[in-house]
Amino acid sequence: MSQTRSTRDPETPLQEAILTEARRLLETEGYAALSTRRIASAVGCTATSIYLHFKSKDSLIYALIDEGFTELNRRVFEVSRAEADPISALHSVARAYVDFGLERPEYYEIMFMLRAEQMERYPVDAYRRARRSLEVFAELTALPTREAARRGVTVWSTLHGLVSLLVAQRIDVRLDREALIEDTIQAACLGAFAALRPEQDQD
Amino acid sequence: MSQTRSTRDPETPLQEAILTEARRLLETEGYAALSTRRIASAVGCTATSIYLHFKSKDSLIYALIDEGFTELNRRVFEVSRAEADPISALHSVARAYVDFGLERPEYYEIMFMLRAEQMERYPVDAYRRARRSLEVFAELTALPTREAARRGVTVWSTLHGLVSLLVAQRIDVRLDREALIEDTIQAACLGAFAALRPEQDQD
DNA sequence: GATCTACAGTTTACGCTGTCAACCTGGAAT
DNA sequence: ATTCCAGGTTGACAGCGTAAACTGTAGATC
Repeated sequence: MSQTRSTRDPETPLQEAILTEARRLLETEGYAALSTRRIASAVGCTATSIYLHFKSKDSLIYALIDEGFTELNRRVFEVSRAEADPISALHSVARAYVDFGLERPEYYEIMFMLRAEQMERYPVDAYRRARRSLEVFAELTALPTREAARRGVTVWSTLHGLVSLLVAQRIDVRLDREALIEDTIQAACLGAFAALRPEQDQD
Repeated sequence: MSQTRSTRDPETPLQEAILTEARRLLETEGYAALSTRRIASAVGCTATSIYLHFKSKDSLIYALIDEGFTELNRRVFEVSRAEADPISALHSVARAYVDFGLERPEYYEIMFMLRAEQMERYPVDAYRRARRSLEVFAELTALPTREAARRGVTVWSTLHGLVSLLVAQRIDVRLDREALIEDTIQAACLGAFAALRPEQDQD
């Protein structure tokens, strides 16, 4: 189906216009402002016409999520290729991840902060492919595969925690923001290579 | 005003009933299912009657958020008092935090995962008071005040990242969940006491 | 005892939301 | 020339938060 489209699909002019306006609304007014009627009135069609091009409002949002992942992946792979040793590579990748989240909070929100009820129809393996860059965290730990996967998620958790708390404005504004970010990235990198369990890795 | 109430306020029977039903709906069907009309029909009044007891739907949710913080605080302070040395205390507190999030995901969602537009009328200092237990992370680091505050947030970020990704079902189900949780808590504790910056702490 | 007042609830309504069913319309294929 | 159909429209449904106006009733005041 063309509903959960990648950005490469052929597009009718109206479909393109709907997507463009949805993107604009997301970026300027946020996810909460995204409504089929607002999009429709901006592009000059009726709300129901959107359903000729997208299966549902959700699948329209999935298209935006795909776009977000395309950019996140681009940023992450760019810096991960540029660095030779794994420690500074992880640091750069972490920085790229955090910067993406803070520079594009509305994309970050729909990609990582929406609850699962709304996400359930997003095909699981498409999602896995889309977020390919998150596996870089695991790859850089230089651990055996299974532990690496877990350790990658631990690193990701730290960065996601930071970004999502900042995006949701849950962090005391009196803190030095840049210092907090740098500290947290350091902690994430530290955790990536440390021995977390006493010798034996029961796995 | 009694809108952003604490659980100790005197309550009319209807107010009590509204709150009870809201709690029930939140716990059984989640935040998305919370609607004034559903609450009203369950307690046998009209939707507009709710506004005689709560300033808005948001302030009703704030009452539930308060309840969530009351429980989180209780759990955290309980275990933080029980442990003598700071390292195992931090570990226990981290565990308590994660357990709370996973056992009460719907509370966790409204407390920490809602975007700020909906939260803006929540009084800032009431919120600070409510989440008092989060400062335990900072206190246990045994760092000078300002660095401690940042470090506390870093620890919190790691735990929040883990919980929110689990709650939002963003983590590959093939991973060993319990091992992931233990690893991440270990990493958070490690980061709490580590020297993250080369000697000088520019602050 | 009659009247005024305050409260607690209701009815009605407004403007939103996503989405479905039915209808229309212009152009290509038969 | 007729049929078919993709791509649009209109109208509707069921839901949402909430504001305004109304109603009934209990208590205090004259």
